[in-house]
Amino acid sequence: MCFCTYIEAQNPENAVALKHAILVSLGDTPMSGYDLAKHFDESIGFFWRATHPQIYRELAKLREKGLVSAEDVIQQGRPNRTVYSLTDAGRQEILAWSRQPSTPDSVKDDFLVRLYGLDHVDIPALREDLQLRMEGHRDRCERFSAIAAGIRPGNVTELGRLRGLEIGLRYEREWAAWCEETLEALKDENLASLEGPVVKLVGQ
Amino acid sequence: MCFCTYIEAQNPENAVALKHAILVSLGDTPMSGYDLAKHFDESIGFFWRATHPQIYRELAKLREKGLVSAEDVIQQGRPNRTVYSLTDAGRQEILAWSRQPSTPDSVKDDFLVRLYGLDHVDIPALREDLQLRMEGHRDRCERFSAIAAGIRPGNVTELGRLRGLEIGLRYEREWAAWCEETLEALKDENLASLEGPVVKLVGQ
DNA sequence: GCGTTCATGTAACCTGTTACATGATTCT
DNA sequence: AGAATCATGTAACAGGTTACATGAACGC
Repeated sequence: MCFCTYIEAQNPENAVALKHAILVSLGDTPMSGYDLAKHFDESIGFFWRATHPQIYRELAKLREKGLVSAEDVIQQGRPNRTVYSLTDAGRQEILAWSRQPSTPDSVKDDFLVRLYGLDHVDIPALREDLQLRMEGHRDRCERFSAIAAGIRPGNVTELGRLRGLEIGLRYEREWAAWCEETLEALKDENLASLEGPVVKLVGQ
Repeated sequence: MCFCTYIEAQNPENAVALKHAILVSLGDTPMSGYDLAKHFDESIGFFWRATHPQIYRELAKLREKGLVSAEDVIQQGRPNRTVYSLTDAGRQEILAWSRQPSTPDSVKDDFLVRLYGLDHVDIPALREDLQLRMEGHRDRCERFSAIAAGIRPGNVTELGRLRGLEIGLRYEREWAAWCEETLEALKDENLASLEGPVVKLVGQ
């Protein structure tokens, strides 16, 4: 069973998208490392996830290269913040990067690996996991629907984000439906009609 | 615009799925490193991609831990092969892993980062890229459809792989449709009705 | 008083990618 | 003769995760 998938032609300069995800985020508004980390948990994180040590490390590099500038903001009461802004060189870098072909998403799904090896795994445990996954997809599906329903894009940025939301919604919707179908397919009574090393019913 | 997404609760022991993807693959049939690398380009690669240096490195570790055993096969004419087989300890390891909750797919999409920063990027270049992407999704969609149409699962393994194929198909179908819609939305005449720093038409 | 949030980072480690290396065989 | 494929790896580096560290302020 061959699923022959992606042709990957990766260019080292264009594959490094964390850099660009940060630059693009700073294009909205200047932010501190902490703000960026939150931002990566909330909005842009649907497209590219990153943790805070990664972000601090990358910001230091971007600063050295002059793609972002840093300014210390003294605050009374709370600790000072270092706020990073996109420079003109940074804007040029985004533009140059956007002209390179994008690299297709490299799939890594734990759950699907289990499914691939279905007759070596614990099927009841898999069903529980599948149930949780389905609930997660349904939640996000509803959340995305609700947000998308309220948006009429007024400018280019909003249009881009709405399209992003739209693919997120489609993705979650299909996954939720697939989880439901798969839960049905993995019911004991449906597995009983198959031969296989894990499911062996006596007197059947 | 907050898309609040995944809660990631990663357990270091369960997150390492390359190991398990290899074990599961060897559960089908013993294979050499080279065979595995091809296998990761073809079938299981839809769920988990890996390159050959990764595979050789991982095989060495699995061998040390006794989860796989290795046998040298002397061939006349061509170079010898080292064929790896799943051991009982390896089978136990798969089972234990399958009882841990799976970790959700961590999204990394270059293209969507560009879309997120739409008013900072080169839109004509993005459209070209989108066109290529659409064609890729359509190709895979047709290929998956054709394969799936011919399968009536006779055992547990085949059922698992068919369900995997099914989510792959849904994924490609939605992406292809979304690309088409997005190409339409990004046409100059549709962008002209929006305000925004990139699209500025005189006399409009 | 205690936990949480704000805020910034470092260190160690693991994972993944790219390039290099070798040498035989089979196909054109 | 030259290119592609079989087959196995290594080395260097880049990217990503986890745990550790610090300290102030705010709410309960």
